[in-house]
Amino acid sequence: MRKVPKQQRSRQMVETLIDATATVLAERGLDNTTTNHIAELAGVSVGSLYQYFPDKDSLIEALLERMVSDLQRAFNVQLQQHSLGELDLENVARISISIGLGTLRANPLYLELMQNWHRLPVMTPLDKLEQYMLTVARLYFLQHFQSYPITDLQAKLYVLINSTLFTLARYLSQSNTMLKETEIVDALVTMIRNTLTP
Amino acid sequence: MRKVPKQQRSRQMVETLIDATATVLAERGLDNTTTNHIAELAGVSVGSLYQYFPDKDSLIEALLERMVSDLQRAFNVQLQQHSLGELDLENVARISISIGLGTLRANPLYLELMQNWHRLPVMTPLDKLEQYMLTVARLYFLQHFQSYPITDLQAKLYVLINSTLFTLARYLSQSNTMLKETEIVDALVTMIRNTLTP
Amino acid sequence: MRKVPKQQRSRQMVETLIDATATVLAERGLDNTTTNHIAELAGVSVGSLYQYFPDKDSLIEALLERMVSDLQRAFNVQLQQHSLGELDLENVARISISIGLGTLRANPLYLELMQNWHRLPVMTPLDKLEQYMLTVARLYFLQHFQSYPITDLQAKLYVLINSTLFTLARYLSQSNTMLKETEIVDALVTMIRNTLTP
Amino acid sequence: MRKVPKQQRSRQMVETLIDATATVLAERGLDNTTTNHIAELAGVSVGSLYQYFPDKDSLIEALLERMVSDLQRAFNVQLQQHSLGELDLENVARISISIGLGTLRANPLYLELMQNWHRLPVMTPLDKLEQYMLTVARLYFLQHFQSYPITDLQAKLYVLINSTLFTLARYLSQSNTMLKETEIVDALVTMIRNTLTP
DNA sequence: CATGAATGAGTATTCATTCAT
DNA sequence: AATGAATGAATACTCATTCAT
Repeated sequence: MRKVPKQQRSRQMVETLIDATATVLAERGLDNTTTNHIAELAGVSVGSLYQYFPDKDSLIEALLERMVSDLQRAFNVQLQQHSLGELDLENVARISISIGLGTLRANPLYLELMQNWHRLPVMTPLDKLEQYMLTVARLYFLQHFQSYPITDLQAKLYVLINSTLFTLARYLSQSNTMLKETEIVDALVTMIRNTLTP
Repeated sequence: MRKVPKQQRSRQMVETLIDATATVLAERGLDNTTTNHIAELAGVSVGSLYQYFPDKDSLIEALLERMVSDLQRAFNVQLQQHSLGELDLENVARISISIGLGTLRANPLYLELMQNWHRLPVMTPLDKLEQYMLTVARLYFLQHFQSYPITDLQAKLYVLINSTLFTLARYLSQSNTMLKETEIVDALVTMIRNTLTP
Repeated sequence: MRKVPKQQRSRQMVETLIDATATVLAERGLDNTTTNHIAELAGVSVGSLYQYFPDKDSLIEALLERMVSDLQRAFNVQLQQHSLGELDLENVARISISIGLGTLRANPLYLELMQNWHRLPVMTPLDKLEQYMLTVARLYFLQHFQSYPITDLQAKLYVLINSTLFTLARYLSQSNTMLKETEIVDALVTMIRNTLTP
Repeated sequence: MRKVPKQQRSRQMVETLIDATATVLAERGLDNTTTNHIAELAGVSVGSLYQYFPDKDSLIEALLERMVSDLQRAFNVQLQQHSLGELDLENVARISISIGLGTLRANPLYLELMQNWHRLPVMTPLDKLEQYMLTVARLYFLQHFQSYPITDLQAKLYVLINSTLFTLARYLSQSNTMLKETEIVDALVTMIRNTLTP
């Protein structure tokens, strides 16, 4: 019965450690997240932590990967619920923003990560998210506007995705804004719609 | 006739220290910027540094203020050269982006600051920049489109300014992009123009 | 008219500086008393301070000397009011303790100094106080008990003076004592009376 | 069979660190006692020091606890050797003072601590010592004078213990006294005896 | 594999004193 | 004489990583 026990235990350990990283990061912020805290919360020794992850950065990298997967899953679920194909651009934008905003707000962790993107060990996760959204968007555009200039689209999506994410992140971290959320969302929706409308 | 010598020396010292802060920050990054390094580069003792600035944060704050002033000056110069009033929205956007891009590229420091905005001691500088641009923009809109919905404008400008700045910052910190600069700029210009066009 | 101006100004400055030292010491405690604070409060430059006092310690020394003079004056006044000669030992003790307690309580400064006696630049002030009290006491004993063994007296007074002062100082710096002040005072009075009674 | 090794090593380390603290404190004084010096003398890294003690104060607190234990042990041994019950008040006082004096003189450290009592992180050790002596004294009085007013006793003992300790501390830190030790001791003994004798 | 004790470079800030002006 | 700008050594505490057990 000792078939995949090591593999499984290993996988299990990795997950536990990433969970712990997420929790510590959300609770204490990137600056106060130490490998010792993570190991402690995970219920293992630091030594073990370093058996599964070569260094602190790789731990965070793993967390990022998982976060991106989660987000993708969330988008997929939501968009299919709304049967993407039948929505117009404005509604797609609105729903996407809603998902993003909801996710960022629900997980303080994600906000913390967004705010620290440039200090993160790797960009790839964010890149992946962009790639994913690019794919989704391309699909959508293929369905709705057969002949959309593709390079143009790539650049626009790059700009819009980053714009939306960072603006939301900044907005959420400002406590004292005079702008209401609906105003921000409306402005973002308008921005996305008007930028992409051929 | 030893007039203003102290005032001058004081001003001089303050400037020297801010310069040093800028250099150290650009060379070593916010995380590795220490007061000792700054003092050393400035050619003074740490003690002196603390005679002019109560703490590290205030040093960075001063630098931020200066950065905002610089940007404002750059904008003013450029926009007057082009006689703002006679430009259409697209060209205003293009010129603004050009200024921003140029400034960020010329001063690695500014990029570093943009990337660390959320860890900076004060938000006010970025807020100030927003305020300034809002004022300029309002003026422009007053001239060109008499009856522009003002709240709408405020939200849109908030979104656009943050979008543009952060997107540029992110773009500049990515070494391996497949997107060319002109594509990004074009996308940004389109975004701004289409979002603001009534 | 420029007769003694320098002498006077000098004296004046010295007094001002000692005053400032006293105030700063009382307000911030010995540990947080800096020469710069003293100079600032005195309204002069640090440089001037160092023209009148070679170092920080000598400033405190001067303050101590003055404190001892003050205490001596207070004792003299009080004891003469009560016409020392007619009091019995118990009342002398009670009055002395009352004076000491009152002085310590009225001047947080004195308490601070008592607590830090061993870190003070010189012992001499406390020694002087002892000498003074010894003289007074000897006088009293000469009047009341013609043939009191003198060496004995010296040692006893040394012990009693230190005992009383330090015990009061410790008592005053303890916030959470279960002993009432009258109990302490009574115990001290008993101690002094019983120790000295031939 | 690697039993208790960690426990032992841990205990060992704690002891070593307290020893080092004692030595550094005795040699350099409280003001110049730094965690780095302590760690260096203990032959470990500062990091290790902070693994066993949360901060500098707790290190000193531990040392105080140990000092109090030592003193209590010394008292117990001595008093039992002399079969406390059979001694009269004078001899109890004399022996107690002898123990205190011997301990203070043998450990320059204790003198340093006595002199700095008010700057110590905790009063509790000194309080504990008082409590202990109070207990011993009460026991003694119960045996010898059945009906001694207890509150009275508490105040008197508070006064006498502090008086004796501080007077001894002061005497020991004065190099240039004209009083011989026997004179001081005799005076203290008289003071204690006469104060407590019903 | 797991442990967790040990490492030690690194950092913001203070303050008595000096000395050029 | 007066100024006050400049000095710089000194100090408590953290944390990613290692490695002997």
